[in-house]
Amino acid sequence: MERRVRVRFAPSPTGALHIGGVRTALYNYLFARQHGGDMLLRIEDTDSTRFVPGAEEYILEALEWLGIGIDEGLRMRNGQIESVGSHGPYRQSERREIYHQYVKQLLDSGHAYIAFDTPEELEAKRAEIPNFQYDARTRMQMRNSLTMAAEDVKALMDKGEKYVVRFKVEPDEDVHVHDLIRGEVVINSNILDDKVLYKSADDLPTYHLANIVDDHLMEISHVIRGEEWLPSAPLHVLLYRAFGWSDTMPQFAHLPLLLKPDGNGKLSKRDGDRLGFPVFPLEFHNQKDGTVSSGYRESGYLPEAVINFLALLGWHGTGDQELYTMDELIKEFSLDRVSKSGAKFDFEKGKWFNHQYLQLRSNEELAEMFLPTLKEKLQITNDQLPIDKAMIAKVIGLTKDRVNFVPELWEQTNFFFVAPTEYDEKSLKKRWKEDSPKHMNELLEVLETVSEEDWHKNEQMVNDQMVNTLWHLDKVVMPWIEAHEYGVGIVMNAFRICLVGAARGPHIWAITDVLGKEETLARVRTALKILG
RNA sequence: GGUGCUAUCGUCUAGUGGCCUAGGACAACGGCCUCUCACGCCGUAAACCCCGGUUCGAGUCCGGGUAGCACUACCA
Repeated sequence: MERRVRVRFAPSPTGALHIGGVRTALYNYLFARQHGGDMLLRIEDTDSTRFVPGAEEYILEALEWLGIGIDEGLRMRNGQIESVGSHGPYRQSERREIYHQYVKQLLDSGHAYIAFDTPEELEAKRAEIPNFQYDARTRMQMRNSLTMAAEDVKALMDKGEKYVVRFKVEPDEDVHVHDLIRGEVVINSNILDDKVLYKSADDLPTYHLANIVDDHLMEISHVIRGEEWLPSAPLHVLLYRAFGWSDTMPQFAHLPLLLKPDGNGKLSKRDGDRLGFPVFPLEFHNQKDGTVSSGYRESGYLPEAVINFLALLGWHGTGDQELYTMDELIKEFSLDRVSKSGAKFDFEKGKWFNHQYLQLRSNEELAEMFLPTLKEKLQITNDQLPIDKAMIAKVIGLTKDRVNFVPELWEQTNFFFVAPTEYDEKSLKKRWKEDSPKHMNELLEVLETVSEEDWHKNEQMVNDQMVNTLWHLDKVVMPWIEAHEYGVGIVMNAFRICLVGAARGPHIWAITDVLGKEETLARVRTALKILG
C-alpha cells in the first residue's frame, strides 16, 4: 500500500524560530515536494506557560520569506494568517475535545492511568531516591489509580484535585524504531518512564500524546524532526501500538543537530549575540522578556542564500555541486544522503553563499534593497533622493562583486554620494608623494581640456572572452603621464585619493564617469587645498 | 549516573572493501591580474579518534576502548 506522502513541521510558539528549526522545516518541505506530497504546519502550543505572543506570526512569516510553502495547516499570506485543509484545527490548544477522547481510550484500555502525585511530592521523591523514575518498578508506591480504590480516585477527581494521566509502559521489552537515517534503533522499555500524557491543571495533553494523535489524524506518513527526539521515539512507537495504529505509523527520520561554531553543544539562541551572527531568520522582538534578536533578513541575507546554506548543513548531493536553487534541491534531496553527525554552524560559509546569490541579483533590484541603508546614511527622511535610481544601480554594478551583504554596499560606494572630507592616513603615506600636488595641478589642466561629452566616452573591447573598457580619458591622460615620465601608479593613486579619500575602489575612469567632470575637478581642487 | 546517537582537513563534507599517494567547498597562506582595494583565476598547507579482528587488501565491515553530543520534566 503506497501512502500519500504527508509531512509536517510542528513548532512551538515559545519564541523566534531557531535556525535549526528552519532547517527541519526545509527538509520536510523538500521531501514533500519531491514526492508530490503535502507539507503541513501545525502549532504545538500545549505548554500554556511558555507561550510567547507573536511567535506564531513570526514562524509563519519566516517560512513565507524563505519560500518554504505550506500546503495544509497554518500559513502566512500577505501578512495574514490563514488556515487551510480539512484536518484542522491546526493549533493544538484548539483541539482539547479531540484529545479528551483519546486520553479516555487509553484509560479504558488500561494503557494509561491517573496519578495524583503533586510536583512537590515528585521532587521530594527524586531527592530521596537517586535516579528515581516513575515506571513499572515504582508506580505501585505512588498515589495513582493503580494503587488507590476506584471510589477514592473518583472522589478526588470530583473534588477537583489536580491530576495527570500517565502512560503505562510495560517493562522488559526491546522496542524497535526504524529510522530512515540511522537504521534500526533498539531501546529497552525499562529505561522509559511512565510519561505524563495529559495534565488536568490546564486541560491539555503533553507533546507526546498530542503529537501522536495529531500525526495519526492528519495522516502523516513521515516524521522528519531533530535528533533530540530520538530518545523518545520508542515511547511514540509504544503509543501508536497502544492506540492500535501500528499499521499506519509514520516512518521516522531524525536529523542531526546544528552545533555551536566554537566549543561544544548544540547551537543555542544565545550564541547569535555572543558570536555576532544571527541564529534566527527574522529579527524578533520578544514581547515577553523584551529582548531583541537579530535576523538573517535584517542582516542583509537573501532568502535563497539562507536556504542553500542550510540545505548543505547536514545534507550533500552526489557530486561537488554546492550552489542549488530550491527547485534543484527538491529534485536532488534525499534522506539517505543526510549526515548522521551534527554539523557545526559555519557562519563564514554562510557569507560566501550570500555573496554568490548577491551577484545573481540585478543592479536595479539591489539598488531598491540598498535604499533604506542609503537613506539612513545620507540622513534623508523623506523620499527625495538627490541621486537618481539609475545612478545608484550603476554604482552598485561597479561595486557589488566586493560585498557579501547589501548594507556593506555603503562602505564601497559612499564616496560616490559624499565627497571625501578627510583622507585615509595609510593611503596618504604610501601614495601621496612630494610631487603629488604638482601632478594634480597639471592633471587639472589636462582634464579641463576634455569636453563634457568626451568625458563619459568609452568603448567596449572584446578579446579572449574578456571585456575591456577603453575610456576616452585614458587616451588623454596616459600620453601626458608618459610624456613627463611621471609613472602611472603614482599619478593615478594620488588622483584616486582626491576622489575617493583612500587608495581603494573601482576603476578610476568608472569613478570619474559617475562623478562627472565638474565634481571630479572640484574634488581634486579640494584635496589640493587640504593636502597642499 | 543511566540510555541512545555519532566519529574523515580548523569548518561543511565526498567516500558504501581495491578507482584513495583520501576528492570538493569555506576560511588561511602564496602567486597572477592591476593605478588602488576588492572580485576573479592559479597554487600551497591541512584529515581517515585509538587498539584489536575479518580479508590477498579497510577510511570503508566487526568488536572493544575513547571522545563528543542528545535525552533522562505535569517543556517541546
